[in-house]
Amino acid sequence: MEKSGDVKERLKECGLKSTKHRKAILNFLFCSSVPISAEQVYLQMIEQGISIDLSTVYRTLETLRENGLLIKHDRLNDTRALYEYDRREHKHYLVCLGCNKMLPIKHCPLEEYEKDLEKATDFVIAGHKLDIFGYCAECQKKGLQE
Amino acid sequence: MEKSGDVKERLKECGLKSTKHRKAILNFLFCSSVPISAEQVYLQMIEQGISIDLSTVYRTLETLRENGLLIKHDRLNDTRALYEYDRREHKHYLVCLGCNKMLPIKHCPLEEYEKDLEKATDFVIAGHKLDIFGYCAECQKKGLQE
DNA sequence: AATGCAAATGCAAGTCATTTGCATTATATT
DNA sequence: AATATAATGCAAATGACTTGCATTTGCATT
Repeated sequence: MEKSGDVKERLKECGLKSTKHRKAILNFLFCSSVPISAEQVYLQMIEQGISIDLSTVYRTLETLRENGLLIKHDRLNDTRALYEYDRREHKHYLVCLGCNKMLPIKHCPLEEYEKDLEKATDFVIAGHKLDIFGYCAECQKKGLQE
Repeated sequence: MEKSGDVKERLKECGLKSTKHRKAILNFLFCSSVPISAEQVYLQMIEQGISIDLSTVYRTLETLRENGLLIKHDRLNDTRALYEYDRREHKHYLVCLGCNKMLPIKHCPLEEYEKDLEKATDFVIAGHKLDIFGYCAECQKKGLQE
């Protein structure tokens, strides 16, 4: 696992001041394998005994995103955005319709397709977003899959 | 093009009262080949000389969606949702990053992939959503593709 | 270690798309 | 036409997020 020293280093590389809030938030997201909401980040900070305002959480997440340290997911069926440490990998997500949890998938079945599509349309293609919906094992147990 | 009589019929099939607002909104969306925002629907009604409240537009769109007559798209990079007449076709979208316009694409490159994925994970897969981002011809002209 | 200044933070108030409570009106059935 | 039920308008509420501004903090410099 990345040491908090590395988190500090990444902040410095971006010309960002290395504050306890930023270090704690970036480190928390680094350690999570799934995307997290602003409120969950906020609650985690409180849990860790770090006093912080929710607006600071939002500002910090946005700053980190602007600097390419995080990916922001604007979700469907859920009005809240989720944030994830950017490991610089192209990936897609399995999204649970029961609890909105997102599970990254590394394989991308669309690389060729995208090129074909660009040839067939007048769009300049910049990228794509694929979410696959379903119900995770937990929500299946809870009977939420109707 | 579908006659307004058919729109009325579709409302009746759903057990919905066939009001002038619903007929006008459903008909407008039926005639559009691209998804439309609530506000655009509202403005169009005013344009047509139909007096309606914005909240009624939202309620109507939601009712029509609940009854399977419309598809709602919760967009990314834009906080507004877009609505589209549901022609019961599985499709994907080319989404313009300049003006947020959505262009439907009928071909789906993912049918096989989805089955494979279900075998490989503990998710029950219900469907997927693929958006392909880029810049439409118009926005390319405007130089918005940076 | 003390200083100074830009950047970061807390707090309260503001946005913006969308939703809701309730009184009124329209639709479809009797 | 009368009635029951659903739809609508209006105003206020919601919820996620953003912003203005006064205060505090990180950190380069003295």
